[in-house]
Amino acid sequence: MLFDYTPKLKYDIIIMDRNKELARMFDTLADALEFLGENPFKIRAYRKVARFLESFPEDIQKFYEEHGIEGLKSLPGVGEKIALKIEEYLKTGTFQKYEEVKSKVPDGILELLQIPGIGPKTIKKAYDELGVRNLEDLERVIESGELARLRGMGPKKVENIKKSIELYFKMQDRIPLGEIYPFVESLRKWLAESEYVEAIEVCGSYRRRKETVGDIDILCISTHGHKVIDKFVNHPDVTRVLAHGDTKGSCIFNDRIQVDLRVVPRESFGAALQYFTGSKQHNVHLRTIAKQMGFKISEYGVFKDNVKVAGEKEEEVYGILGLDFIPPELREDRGEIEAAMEHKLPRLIERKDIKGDLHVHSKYSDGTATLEELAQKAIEMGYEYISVCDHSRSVKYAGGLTIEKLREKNREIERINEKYGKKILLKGAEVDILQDGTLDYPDEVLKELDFVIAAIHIWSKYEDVTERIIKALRNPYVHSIAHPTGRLIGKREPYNVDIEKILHVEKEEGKFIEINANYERLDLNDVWSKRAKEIGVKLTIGTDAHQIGQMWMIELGVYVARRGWLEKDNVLNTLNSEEILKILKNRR
DNA sequence: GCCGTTTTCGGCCCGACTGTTTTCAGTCG
Repeated sequence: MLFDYTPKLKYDIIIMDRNKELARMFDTLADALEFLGENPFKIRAYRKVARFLESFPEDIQKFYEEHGIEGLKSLPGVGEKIALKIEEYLKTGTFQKYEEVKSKVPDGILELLQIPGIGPKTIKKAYDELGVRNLEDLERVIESGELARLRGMGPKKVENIKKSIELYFKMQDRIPLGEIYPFVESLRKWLAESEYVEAIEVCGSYRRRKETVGDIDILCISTHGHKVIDKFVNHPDVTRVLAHGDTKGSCIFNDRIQVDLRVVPRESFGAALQYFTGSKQHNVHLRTIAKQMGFKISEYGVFKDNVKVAGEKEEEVYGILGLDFIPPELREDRGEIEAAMEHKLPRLIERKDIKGDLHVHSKYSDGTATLEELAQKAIEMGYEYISVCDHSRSVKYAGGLTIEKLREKNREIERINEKYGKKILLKGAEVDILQDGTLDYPDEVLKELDFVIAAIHIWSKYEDVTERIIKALRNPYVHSIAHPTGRLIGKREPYNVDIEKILHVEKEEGKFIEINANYERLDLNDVWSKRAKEIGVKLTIGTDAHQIGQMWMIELGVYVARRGWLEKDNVLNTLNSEEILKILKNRR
């Protein structure tokens, strides 16, 4: 096994977020209409607004209260009809069209539509001709052979549908980027060993550094496509081959992750790279613009009057349309195309800009590394400093430090810094925000620290923690807030917290907010990070590493920052040791 | 259902692979 996989039970999550719930309703509406055979462009319009809502950082309810129905109509992809539907939802909790269409399609059918490999046409046929209304029915007609006898069906198709169903239950969730990273890098190397591969690049959401990936797209240059694809489908971890052609192969690895490999000639590599990196929304937008300008973009190049005018380099694809090169992390159709047109893209922060890790645990609390080991790791990684933020005294389960223990640790930090002749370790703490919003150490103790990051670790399910966090931010000794929403990707929803409100208090108090770079957290996420930048709040990036071996995840934090349009100046720990210490001191 | 530097109507990205076909439909990304 290249990575561990524990099957997860399907469960319904409580959706507190109106934007997400509304997005889900539009998606369901689109699914249902697809089944009913409605105009595909109308369906696309619903999906488009669903994608928009998912990444819209403002609460749609508040937006509506402030800007009214005209405001809604100004949003991309929202016209008269959809604006009315949103308004109706905000007032009543649902909208008529949704209820009406949903009532025409059995819930079991809606679930079947989620299974990749079985589309609306097939499901409709099975429904009309065999009365299939849910998964159970479908499995029954597969076994009885009835499905295979339908026109257009056959034994192979049915076999594939059967396998798709099996796989659907194994591949429920997207995989966190940080979890799949080592696997993808090893696969990339393994493929690159082939004498027929001239160049190779991983594309898709992986290249865009999205927080989770659904599948992996790999692109390579070769003049012997079938040889490369042959090698690929014969990888020892392949458990199912979905496609095996001359330019495209598609496999499931370890019954868990789909990997698609495409082979293109050198002269098309840039265009293919652009195309397979996506996102879908970005590409549709880009192609629409190209078309208006008289170009046609495909994965083979950019064409004008059937003459190829660009394609070998990705930069050319954007360049020929008059756009600046758009870094993959920005390609979500969140305004990057317009910005590239006006030459106003941000100059994104890079990994090398990071001068230190601001959130690392040591053996003093629940980490495994000694302070000496952390200091050495800092040097190995080229850092100027690491802020050692162990837990505070109330967090008993994580070995929270008593005041005496904290002071003992501070003395050891001083000894180590003296030995290295510089402040390589900062005296830090991840201080708990208690139930009443006060902090877990008194001010006179916090005063002795270089960097204080406050965090919530204990909360009750329906509690709104916003005021607790705001109270903590008002404390003059707090610098930043750790993992501000508390979400764990795919495992735990955020706690009930109003980040927009918190960001405004942050701005007022001149405080910072964390991008926690742990692969399960990535918290703040990209969308909120972008919002922080807009409001004018700087961010701190920390790995929350509990072992030395987790400190590489700072990369993941940088990816979130890049996806959030952040520049070097938006992140505190791009400053050198002297600058950062001065600022941390002055913020009190 | 949205949208406008061709447009308030008529477009809406484009191609590979598979399985069933004998010229194409379905699905995916």
